[in-house]
Amino acid sequence: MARTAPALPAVPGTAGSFPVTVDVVALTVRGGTLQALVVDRLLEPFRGRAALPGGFVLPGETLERAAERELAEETGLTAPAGATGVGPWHLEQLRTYGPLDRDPRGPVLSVAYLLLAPAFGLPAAGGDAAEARWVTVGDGAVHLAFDHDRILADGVERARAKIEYSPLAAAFCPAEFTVAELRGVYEAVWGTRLDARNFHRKATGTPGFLEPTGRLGGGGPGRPAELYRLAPGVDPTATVLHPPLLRQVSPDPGAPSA
Amino acid sequence: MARTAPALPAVPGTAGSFPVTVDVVALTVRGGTLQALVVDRLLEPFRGRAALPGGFVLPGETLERAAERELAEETGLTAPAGATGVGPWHLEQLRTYGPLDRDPRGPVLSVAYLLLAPAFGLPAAGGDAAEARWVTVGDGAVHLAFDHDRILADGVERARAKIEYSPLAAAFCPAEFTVAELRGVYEAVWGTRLDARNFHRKATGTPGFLEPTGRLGGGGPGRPAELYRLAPGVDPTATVLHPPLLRQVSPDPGAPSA
DNA sequence: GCAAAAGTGTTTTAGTTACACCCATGG
DNA sequence: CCATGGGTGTAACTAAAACACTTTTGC
Repeated sequence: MARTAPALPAVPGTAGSFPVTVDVVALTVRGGTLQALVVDRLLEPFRGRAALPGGFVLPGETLERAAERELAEETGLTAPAGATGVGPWHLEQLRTYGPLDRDPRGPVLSVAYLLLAPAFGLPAAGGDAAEARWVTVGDGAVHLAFDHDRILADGVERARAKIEYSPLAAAFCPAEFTVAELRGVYEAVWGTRLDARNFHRKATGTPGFLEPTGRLGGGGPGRPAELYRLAPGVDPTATVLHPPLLRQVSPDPGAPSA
Repeated sequence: MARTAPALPAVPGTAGSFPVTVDVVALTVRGGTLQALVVDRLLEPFRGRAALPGGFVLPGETLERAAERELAEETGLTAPAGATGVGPWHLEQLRTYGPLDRDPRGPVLSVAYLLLAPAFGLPAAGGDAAEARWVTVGDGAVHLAFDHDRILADGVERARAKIEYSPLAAAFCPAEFTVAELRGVYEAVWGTRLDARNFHRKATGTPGFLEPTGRLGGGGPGRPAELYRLAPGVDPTATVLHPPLLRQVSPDPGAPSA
């Protein structure tokens, strides 16, 4: 709803006050590629253009709460029931942009958030946005409103860096997943190909990362894979993988690149 | 000047607008320890308490510009003449805090910045602050106003992480420095002891990090050390050290800890 | 000469890469 | 029984940690 709000330009009321928005870089992995959630704007400015979901922060709410609210309003995405911050839904602050030269209406501050989530069912449009949809990252086809191209690039770069030394790649997976699924996340986010056998050893051998459930999954061809979940009590922000899962550049010319 | 500004509490004017401040975590290395710059507040709230330098963002200025202005006003610290962002002065955005439950006057957003700088001459007080001074990080003696303890901790953690894979440790050194000075920075920031010989090899052998000046420095005892500068054209934010200078924990019981 | 710090060489150890090989399932 | 993917073993390679040793200064 919020994108209707302030009558810009200029500083409303007191000096030192600014309109503040939140924008969300929501990433997921679908079909082997990294995808970002965008909405089509129904209002000026940039009416009809794609943009990151977001909107003005309301009085009395935290920034994180505002990010979740705008995401839910504009795309229908909500945190899964048991999400205690550990599982398949990770929201963290990215950085703050503005207030100058980013909104034609005047100085606006935007606090960007980064969401890593599994490929949920297709989101529903609502609020100030029509047709929320996933777009593939890095194919050059997206040109977003405001400075959202840059915010998206920053979010993607953050995700690429973070899965290297934190267990956050699991945030792209459902609660229980196979090692191959997890490897697919790394390959999609980094745009590289990883050796399945070495990856398996590294991922399962890293303390504080994966915990076997004992059950098997996968109905495809080949031997069924064991199901894992994130190790219990893992704070994905604080835990550090030792040694890190380094990006290994393989001589695969067909691998998708950034 | 700015900390006088808005008549809080409540939302001034339009919904979606908030008073916005910048706060600066300014770190340096002096006497073998990591130190942070704090000021004593002259005004309520938290009058007389130590706090990070900072204040309200003014209309028409960028966040970074506001951070530099408040730093100069309250502490006298300014970027050195030739600082193109490469050398001994690195300012980057840390994260944004608020707007709830952090200022007794009401909801205020604070965008924190992190400054890494060499041990400049002692700063001069001014503006809304009396007696700017350096305090040692991690000795538990500092209890700052607002949520500045947490902001300081976040800044220190960012600095510790960043010098591992970026050339930013050089931001703590003068334009030309010895390998031992650089090692002293790592030891102070990480609170560990590093093997001087292995560190020398790693630092000088890392491509895109150090460049020898050909001249010698240091008048102390022992063999004079070669002077180095940062490799030319280095963007400290973008450059990645490969391999990273990992924190090596040595069994030195006398090493200072965080 | 002696202490102290700079800088180099070498051994040991650990982690990564590449790949051979076996396992378990569907068709 | 064959294709397909899951998972283990292992040798070659590479980087890091530990430390002996030489260099160059001040006193």
